[in-house]
Amino acid sequence: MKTMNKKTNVRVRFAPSPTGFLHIGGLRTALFNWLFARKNDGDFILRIEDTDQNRYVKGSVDNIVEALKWAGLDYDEGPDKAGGFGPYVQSERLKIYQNHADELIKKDKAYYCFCTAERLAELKEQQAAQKIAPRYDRHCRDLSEDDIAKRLAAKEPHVIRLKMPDDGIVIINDLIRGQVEFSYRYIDDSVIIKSDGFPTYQLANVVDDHLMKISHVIRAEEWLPSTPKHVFLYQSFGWDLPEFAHLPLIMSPQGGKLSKRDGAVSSLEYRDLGYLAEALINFIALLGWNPKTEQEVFSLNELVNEFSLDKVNKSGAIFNVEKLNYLNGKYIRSLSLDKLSDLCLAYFQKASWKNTDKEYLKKVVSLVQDRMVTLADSVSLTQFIAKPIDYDTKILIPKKSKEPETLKNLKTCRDVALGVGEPEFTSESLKGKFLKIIKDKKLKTGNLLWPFRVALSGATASPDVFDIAGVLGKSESLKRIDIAINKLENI
RNA sequence: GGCCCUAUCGUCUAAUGGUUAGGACACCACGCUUUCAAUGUGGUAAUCGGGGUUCGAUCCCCCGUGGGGCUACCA
Repeated sequence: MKTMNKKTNVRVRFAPSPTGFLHIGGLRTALFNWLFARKNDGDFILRIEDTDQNRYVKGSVDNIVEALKWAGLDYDEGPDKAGGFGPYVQSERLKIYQNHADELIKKDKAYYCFCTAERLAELKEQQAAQKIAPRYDRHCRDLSEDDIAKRLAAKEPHVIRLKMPDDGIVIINDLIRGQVEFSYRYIDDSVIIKSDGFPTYQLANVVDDHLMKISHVIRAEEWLPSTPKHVFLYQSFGWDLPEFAHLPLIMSPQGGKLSKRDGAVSSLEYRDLGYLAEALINFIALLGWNPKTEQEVFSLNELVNEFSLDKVNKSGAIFNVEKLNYLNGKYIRSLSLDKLSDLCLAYFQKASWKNTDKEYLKKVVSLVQDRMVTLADSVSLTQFIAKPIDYDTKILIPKKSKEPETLKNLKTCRDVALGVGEPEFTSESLKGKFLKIIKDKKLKTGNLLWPFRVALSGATASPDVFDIAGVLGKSESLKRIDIAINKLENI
């Protein structure tokens, strides 16, 4: 695979760390990067930032890859897709970071620090007591070369820290926020190489973005405060800066960054709950971005066509599941019965339905397509089909009717049902027969159909009663009518 | 505490130096209807506060306030 499709120099990346599942916030960041890449005929790269040994969670990478695949966000280069700038997993690039850290030391932009964890903790405590900003006191910033050489030779544990300027300002031109100014004097001498030899995010991210020729760094707003460090690194290496775009955060309904405490925030969990990738993508795209038109429903392709960073908002957006529910229902209603039934099959199997024959499931699903919010609803809304639900006898009687009339009407229902042959026991023909009886006998529609519905569904709210009867079939329908009659007679 | 970002209906958002401040979700009402949905129509609901600039600020500036992020040998 050479660079056959490459038409521009736009290269963006999604760089998650494998510390768990891909959450909604990460998916949104990935989406915006992907949209930007596709819109501009650029490359979208997946890079795994596993520089923290302690937080590594096994299976994370698989989860991330699977979630991106489900969402339809394909990447051009990544851990499992070579592209000439690999490897795409940071733990496989350790030597690169170490060399770059050495270069910074030679250039006097970084220094060895031998401070112990204990001293650092103590320092932090003192600073907290004095109510001053917690930061490194630069204790090792000016050690003599002899001293350093000696301690290094003695294999004394150490880290490498950034030698940040004492003063001056950095101006960041953010594509979403405009100019943002920071004073160097407030910025800490961050660790860039840990004592275990691994780099921190600050170093690895910048080095890789440069080496992988990333043109636009599109990431969440939480990274804005550390951008001055990144700028300092680019400048120290003598590299050109990429463009920066800091996305607004997605927040929980309680306020604050969306977190695990807010229920399902794993992207794949939404899939399992029965949300369609198209709906989820559509929804999160609208969280922080909008096309400046009144269009609300977008396919992935339409999003690509409409997307641009200058239409991205600056303020955070609350993740409100109600609108997602609305969109998901809308997408479900737009699906063909055939396709929808295929998608629902797994849910019926999981619920151990006896009959999962495709044609049968299509009939069952058709009953509830208009009321489904998630795919899982196909099962929960049709429980009563699989097995009769016990109900309070009283609900058989319509509000404007009495017990004797209801009993009489149920018997009428039975007679009508009995008179329909097995093969023509369909929603359509039943409807014709029932409406005719109602007309002939001058019955009140509701008073006949209400108990019929309750008898078949066990509930006062249900899909169309004739559709239910059609799915249930003649014998099961009659069985349920008899149960209802029996209940009323023994009230 | 320090640094930074941010501010239009409950929520997601549109718009403008002069507008009846628009749309969507949610909510309410009505229509359709055998119920519930779906669907259609209508409705309730917002420019955080105080100063400026201006003939006029929701819009521009400043100060507050609210919300959020960062402040690790986490990313």
